[in-house]
Amino acid sequence: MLKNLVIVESPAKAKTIEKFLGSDYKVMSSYGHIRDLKKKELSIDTETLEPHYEVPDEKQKLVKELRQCAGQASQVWLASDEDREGEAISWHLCEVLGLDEKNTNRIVFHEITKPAILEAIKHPRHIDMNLVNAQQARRVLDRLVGFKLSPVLWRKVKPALSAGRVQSVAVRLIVEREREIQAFKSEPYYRVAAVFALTAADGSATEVKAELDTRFKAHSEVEAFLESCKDATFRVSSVAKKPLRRMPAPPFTTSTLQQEAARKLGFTVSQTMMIAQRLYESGRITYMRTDSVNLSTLCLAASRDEIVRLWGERYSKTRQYHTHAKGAQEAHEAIRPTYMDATTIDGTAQEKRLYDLIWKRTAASQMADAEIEKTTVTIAIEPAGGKAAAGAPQFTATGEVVKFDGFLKVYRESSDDDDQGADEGSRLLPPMAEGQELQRREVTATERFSQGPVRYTEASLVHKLEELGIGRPSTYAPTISTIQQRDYVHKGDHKGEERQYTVDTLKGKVVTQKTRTEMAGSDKGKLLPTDIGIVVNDFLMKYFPVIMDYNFTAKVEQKFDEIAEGSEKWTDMMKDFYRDFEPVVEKTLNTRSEHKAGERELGTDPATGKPVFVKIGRYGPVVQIGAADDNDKPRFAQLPSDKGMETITLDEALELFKLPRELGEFEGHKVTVGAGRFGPYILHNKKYVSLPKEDDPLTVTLGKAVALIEKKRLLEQQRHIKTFNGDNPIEVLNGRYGPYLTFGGKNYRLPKAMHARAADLTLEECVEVIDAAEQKSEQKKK
DNA sequence: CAGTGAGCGAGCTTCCGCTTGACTT
Repeated sequence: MLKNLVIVESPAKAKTIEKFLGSDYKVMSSYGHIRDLKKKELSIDTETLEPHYEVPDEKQKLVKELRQCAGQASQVWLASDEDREGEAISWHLCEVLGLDEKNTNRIVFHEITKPAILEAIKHPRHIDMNLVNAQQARRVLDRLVGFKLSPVLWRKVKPALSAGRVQSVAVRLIVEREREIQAFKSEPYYRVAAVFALTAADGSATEVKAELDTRFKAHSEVEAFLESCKDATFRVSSVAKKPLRRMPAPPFTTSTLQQEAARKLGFTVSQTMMIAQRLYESGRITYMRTDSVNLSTLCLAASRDEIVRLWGERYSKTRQYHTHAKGAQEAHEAIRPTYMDATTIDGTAQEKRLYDLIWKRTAASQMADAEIEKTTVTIAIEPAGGKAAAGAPQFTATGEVVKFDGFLKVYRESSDDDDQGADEGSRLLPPMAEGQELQRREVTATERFSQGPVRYTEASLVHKLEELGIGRPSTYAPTISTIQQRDYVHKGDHKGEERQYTVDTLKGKVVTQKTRTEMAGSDKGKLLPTDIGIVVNDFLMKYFPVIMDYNFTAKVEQKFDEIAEGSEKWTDMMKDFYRDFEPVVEKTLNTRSEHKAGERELGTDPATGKPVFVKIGRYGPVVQIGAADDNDKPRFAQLPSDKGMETITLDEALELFKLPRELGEFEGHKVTVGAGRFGPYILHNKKYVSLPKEDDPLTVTLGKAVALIEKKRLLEQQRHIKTFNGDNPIEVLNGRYGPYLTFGGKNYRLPKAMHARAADLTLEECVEVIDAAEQKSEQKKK
């Protein structure tokens, strides 16, 4: 007879708890929610706003098992998380399993330790229906927004698009950032740096770098300043030492882990989560989806022991952190190693690196402040035969000395823009005294340009969403991939532009000027909005500004809190919302407009006099000449990936219609030039030949095309070096990178040594190469 | 890395949050 059944959300958690509780308890997992709104329908009564739940197919088997065990148990303990979603999971379990109020207990614990769980069992309570209702409100609201808005987009923009409370705002952030960048006008300015020489106490010569505290706007100011430096005297006017304390960052939450793993290890958001999941399942770390920075007392003690053991008493400082994030639910702990005494672990290279990061961050959070001494030296410029005027520009040199490293011994948090100058401040200054004269070596004025806003990365977008209280730890990674899957946003490289800047240098008594070039504004792996993303965003902003408001989530969260406290009825909130929302949806669906969303007219086609415009077609952005109701059919051309709907010009659009172009005839078949998915090509007698980069498809001649066709034929002939016939023939072929083997639909590279005698290879040799390659890939799998 | 070059006009698409497998590229 089963005495006690405990149900938690995660199987890994179930396994741990079962160990603590002994043989009278069986612990099972619900694997998250067991019941939800129907997948394919709205599943909400639009009159009463009541939801219709169902157990999805993939959960049926599990529910059956749970029901069986619950039926046999004399006591059932519902131990899902203490937040809104957790309470709802418990309630759904009650409903679906038909649990009896009398012998069902709701319990919660904040850390997975034996005493905490035993304590929780001593204080069972009932299901908190207010909290459950707050979850139902959240669920129903999200479904209404998602399932009402998406069909509007199918009709007005393009099929299979989607909109939602979280994803649409995520896209908005990216679209608006891109527009800010477009609108930003970079202003030049001049930064002045100098090198001074001085003699140290021991007689050796050293140098000091210093920067001018004034930045010049005009080049004429630079010229005047450098001129004034020629005969000036440079004198130390003050030396100030200031102690600084630096505190460690709090332990990891999902969002901070994603950011640091991106910055320090180069992981994508979803990579981080997958690796963390494996570490969690193998018992290495605590739960990886959390917004809490709290550490258990167990971890505090273990960290302390470990830090004292490794670095001594002085490095330890026990700290408790508190979560301020908006909407944080604190059902879990921070992400930390399960056992702090495990400084390294077994596993893949990626698992080791992520674990190491988590270990160091956790340890650092329990370590002493770093103590730093910052020295600032100001250097006055005294004109020949005079004194420095008050308020005149002066040079400053800064140096830092770490007096006590504290937590810096293990961990330093990265920031998004520290690719340059990270070590700038950490250099040491030679001793200098007030009034000391320094020898000027070189003064350099470099032209710089003011920096515009920065594009989001996956991780910095997550950070922003968290700041706005939008989305939850379990949805950050899925949201990032949804907006990319829908083609609203893509991770890509933005080509920068070449830019010239001047460098003026004063050396001795001579000023020289040089012009240099650099690439400006290039960006790698950042999130860029697509045309579809921009059009959908503008459309939603126009018709549904309430949903797109950055504060929408915060406002509804406030309502959810009121429901959780019992001061507002959840169905009332839903009715209020739907009463305002539904008519807008209807109105938007029924407004017939002349133009499609995002349509933009570029001008008239000089050849036909018909209008030329861009719009979102069924398969993405297209240029169209002539309207559909015209006598002639309109002509279409897909927008190439390097052109945007907002920026393409009439001339660029007309270019697209110049292909395919007929060149003439060859061997009785037409020769045409077209543009395909992989660039321009020549088509002749159903055979395609790629056009090399140096040939322009708009000007290429028939002669050149024929030459390319013949070259391709020759290559084709030479491609087959040798064939070993059989049931599965092995072929030796000539490829772009030398000879290779093909067998059973797969290709195998030949060792370099065999290249020269590719034509003389025996069947045995080929089989050997294939077997060796197969074995290698087998090993890799393991 | 080993060669590529589409487009019917029916019926489908879609949300956010909990949580892991069991399926193939």
